[in-house]
Amino acid sequence: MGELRRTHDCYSITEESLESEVTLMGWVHRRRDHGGLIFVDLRDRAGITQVVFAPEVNKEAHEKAHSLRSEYVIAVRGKVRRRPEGMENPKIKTGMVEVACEELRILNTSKTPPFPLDEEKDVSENVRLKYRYIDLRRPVMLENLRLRHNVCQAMRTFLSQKGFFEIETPMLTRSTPEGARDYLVPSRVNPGKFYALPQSPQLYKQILMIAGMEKYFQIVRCFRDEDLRADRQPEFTQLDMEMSFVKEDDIIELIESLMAFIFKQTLNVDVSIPFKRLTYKEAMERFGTDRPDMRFGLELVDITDIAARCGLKVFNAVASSGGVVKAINAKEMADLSRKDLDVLTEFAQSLGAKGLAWVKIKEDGSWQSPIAKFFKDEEQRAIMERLDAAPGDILFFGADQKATVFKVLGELRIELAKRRGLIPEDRFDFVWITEFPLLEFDEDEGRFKALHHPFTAPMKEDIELLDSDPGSVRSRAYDLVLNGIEIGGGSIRIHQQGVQKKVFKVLNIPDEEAEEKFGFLLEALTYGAPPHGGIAFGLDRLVMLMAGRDTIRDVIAFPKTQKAQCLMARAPAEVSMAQLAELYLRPDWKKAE
RNA sequence: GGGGUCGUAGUUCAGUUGGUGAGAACGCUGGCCUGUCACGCCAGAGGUCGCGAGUUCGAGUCUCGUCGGCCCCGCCA
Repeated sequence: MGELRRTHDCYSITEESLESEVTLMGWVHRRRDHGGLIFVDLRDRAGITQVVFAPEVNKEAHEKAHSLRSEYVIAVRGKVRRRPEGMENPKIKTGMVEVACEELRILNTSKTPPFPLDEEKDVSENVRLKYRYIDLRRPVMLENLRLRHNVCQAMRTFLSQKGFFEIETPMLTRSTPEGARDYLVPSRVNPGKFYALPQSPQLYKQILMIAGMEKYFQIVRCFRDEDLRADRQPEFTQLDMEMSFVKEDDIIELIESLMAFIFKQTLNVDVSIPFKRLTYKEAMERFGTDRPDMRFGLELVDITDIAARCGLKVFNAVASSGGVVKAINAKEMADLSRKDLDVLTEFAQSLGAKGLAWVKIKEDGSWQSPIAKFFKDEEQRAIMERLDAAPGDILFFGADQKATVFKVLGELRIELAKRRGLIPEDRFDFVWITEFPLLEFDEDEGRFKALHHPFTAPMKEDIELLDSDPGSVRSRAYDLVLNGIEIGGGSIRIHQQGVQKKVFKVLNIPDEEAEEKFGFLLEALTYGAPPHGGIAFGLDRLVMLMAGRDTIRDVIAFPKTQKAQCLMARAPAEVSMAQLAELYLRPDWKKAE
């Protein structure tokens, strides 16, 4: 760089800098070589500034500029001047001015990048991930990471101001039963023993409450060795929080202010608080899911009672065997073609439905449907009234066990909304889901498992049901859902050893195992554990939604592929025998047949 | 573990029922060009059609296997 020192970035060169000498450093975004006159769009993290190389300003710099290529790293010293009349570029912020180069230094050359980074053009993700350092230079990716930084910054500002301590918890911890598969780390000094990377700092943050920290948060990496999705990575980041002496509403209100603060600070968006609230039961009944997208209607309506007395045997059978019949009124969608309906039927079947019954409402209010003949006039009227059906509407029916109907109609609801463009893109619709079941029955294992985690407190009024009817016990858990995606979840925790032991018992975790795995928590609960509760947010998902992206990979600097590999660093990788031996690991592994 | 989809030049893609030397755009290289900003004009280079078998007189195209990207189900307290 010689004696050159950077004085400005490529965003701050404006008319205020006219006539002053500046030094810029950055990458050659594009070169337009006119022979006698050369233009270079110089790009840095902040923006783009046009640099002009003219022989009358500096002959040497002009000559050297012929050799510039895309992504060369250069330093440019020169004077800021107004562009000639009519030559302004209104598309960029610095478009009124340019820098006339008096000295050019090539700080580094570059091979031709493997893909263009100037446009929004879609490049396959494997190439982008292999050359992630180039991908991240693209302004859109840079902005995603900038937003992520700003969101973290807002979280820290807000929580510090509210009296929270940011406290780190261990990355090398112990494997716990329940929950996701752990990533294991062998211990060299303890042959045959393994650490686990944390799935969340759950136990540590509860211990911190018992330790009297009162208000804790951490922006922390978590690990789960499960298959990937667009919104799931094996390592992800969460905003983890815990507070003592609180109830549900304390946490909910705090989080609403936090979200409002984050959105205002980073996007200048006003989100309206308080957020809507739905109980788990209501969410399932009306939307078929515990993470409903509230940006559109198409709600599920129960018609089991009418279905029970109609002439359609499939409906009767479902109604009399404990199942449900529900319907969606797709307003003004009766123009769906036979082919559309076939596709939707296949869609429903792929989710476990046996079929997909539909009814088109004709101009005169009569039914056009393969199942019309099984319904008396009175039954048709009753259904139409309940669904608020009018000519031009089409009704879809789901009849099966509850879980299937919820899933099928819940997904159908989203599919219909997508097809018809009913989902407003620019809205942020939050909703709290409360009163989750504490437990759910695992058919495979033949026992109850915790829906959230085994430290979630049951609702007081349901505690005695723990013995008689565990499946109906509601918990003091709450999830925050944004635009149909779960972005956070938490609960009031159990702070009494007796209750915790009882829950372990219902979960069929033997005393010895509870003692072995969670003994330190059970013991800590006996030394003055305050009532406490908390919540954790998926930072990646939140930023993804705020950035309007479809995958969290776009807001993570170095994400992994669906095979859980890093294409750039090529991880995971084989290790030497010596390394394995040092860890007392046998290298003769084989994939189980 | 399962279903779907994709893989052809550096990139994004086209390539018909299997049939002449595998194409386009952008990018790249060289030349010309003093007001461009997706600069323009001229010329040129660039391919293991992901990989491996098979069918066939003949395979980018068909079959099987395999590797990889993406989407989904299962899984994800």
